[in-house]
Amino acid sequence: MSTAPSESRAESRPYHHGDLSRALVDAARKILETDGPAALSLRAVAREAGVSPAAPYHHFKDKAELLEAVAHEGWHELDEALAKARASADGDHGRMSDLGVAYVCFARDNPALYRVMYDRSRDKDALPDQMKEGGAYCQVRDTLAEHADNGVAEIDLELATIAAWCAGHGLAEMIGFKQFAALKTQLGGEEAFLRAVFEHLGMFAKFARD
Amino acid sequence: MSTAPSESRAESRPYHHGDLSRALVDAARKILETDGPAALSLRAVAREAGVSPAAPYHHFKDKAELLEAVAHEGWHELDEALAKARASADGDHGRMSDLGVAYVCFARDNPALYRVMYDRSRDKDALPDQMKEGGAYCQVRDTLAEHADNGVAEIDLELATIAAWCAGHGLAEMIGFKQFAALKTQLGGEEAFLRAVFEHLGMFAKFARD
DNA sequence: AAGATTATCTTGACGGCGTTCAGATTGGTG
DNA sequence: CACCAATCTGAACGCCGTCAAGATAATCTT
Repeated sequence: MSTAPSESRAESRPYHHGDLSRALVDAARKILETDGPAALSLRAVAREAGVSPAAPYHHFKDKAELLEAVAHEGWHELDEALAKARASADGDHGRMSDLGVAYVCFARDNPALYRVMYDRSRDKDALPDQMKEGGAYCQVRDTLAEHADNGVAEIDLELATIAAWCAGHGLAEMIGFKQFAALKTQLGGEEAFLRAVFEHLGMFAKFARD
Repeated sequence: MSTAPSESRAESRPYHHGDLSRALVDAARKILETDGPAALSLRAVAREAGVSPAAPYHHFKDKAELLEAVAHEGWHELDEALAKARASADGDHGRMSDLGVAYVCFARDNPALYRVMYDRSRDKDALPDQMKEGGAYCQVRDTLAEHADNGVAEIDLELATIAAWCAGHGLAEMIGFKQFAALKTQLGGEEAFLRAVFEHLGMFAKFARD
């Protein structure tokens, strides 16, 4: 009576609610953006989606599985951000540092989402599955390969990709630290700071090689 | 009566329990090692220490403050590990990679503790205070300075230290990932893998510089 | 030495959490 | 239309962080 169930809801609308899984993921992301990871309880997500606390259990085995879905979306969007950065690189054939900057900026702009993404990875002791297809990891490797066009050993490419990924992730987690504020302004902004750090990785690598 | 309060307990033994703050931190670390970060509840810590759930509140303002104390200890031990690695470097005057390996190995051997350490840092958006005195951060910077003995700009040293720290942290968080297992055995062990990744940072840095 | 003071710890309670289960409701199928 | 399976609700369990009130014990004052 009072509730009109014939709301034109996208396409599938499989049952009562109309794609509740989708709504739950959206609600989770909204809470993440608004109130941060600490406020992301399963009950709060259900509340935000307008269902009872037990409803999510018909779509996700537990809280971890919902977060997994959120993280999956995050990785997908990171892939897109990197692809865009690679396509519109301001250099000749896609500067490596543009990828790094895009990666860190994604983490800076979506801190809570990025945290969920990595927390899930750590709990599984594994990189996300996407990386084995055409995901972010492969994009980094391919860009590295483009630069070193005159033949690089497979293993060197793999190790360099891992190295780049570690540097990017490390910087992504620390970009917001207060201690770097002075250095950022001194270098003329956050992006300049990022590029500078990436470029100074070589100094460490050189000394690590003795 | 039944409880003998005159147990010779170290030195201070200020009140009823005898340095409960200390016992709480120890209990927290024991739980961390045994059952991981997910099991680290304030009530469990109190249980482990043999006191009521409310007792910790007379020594720590809340759970976060207890974790802060645990993290503080962790940073201190990391400092010591790095200092030891720096002192007993197998190279001429302290190889840079020995520091990196020591850092990552500390994280690998104390995964739960390392996670608490960094989670606390992220919540404060700041590196731990120790780093400003003679802590791990300064050790990395000093070692870098030793290698580049013929005068390096202050800012380059700072940026290289940050770069090294990011790489170390990134690798520390990923060292356990399953995807790297094959590569590790192929390179002859985990330590060789670590050194190889560190050395390949230069490849990324070179391309980042264009 | 005795009383007052202060720090420490316990008990009990509150609301929120993740999760489960029995039962109500509803969409799809024969 | 009757049935079935999928979906959702309501209530409950045990755990959590935290707080307030009271008991207990060490320290301080005199």
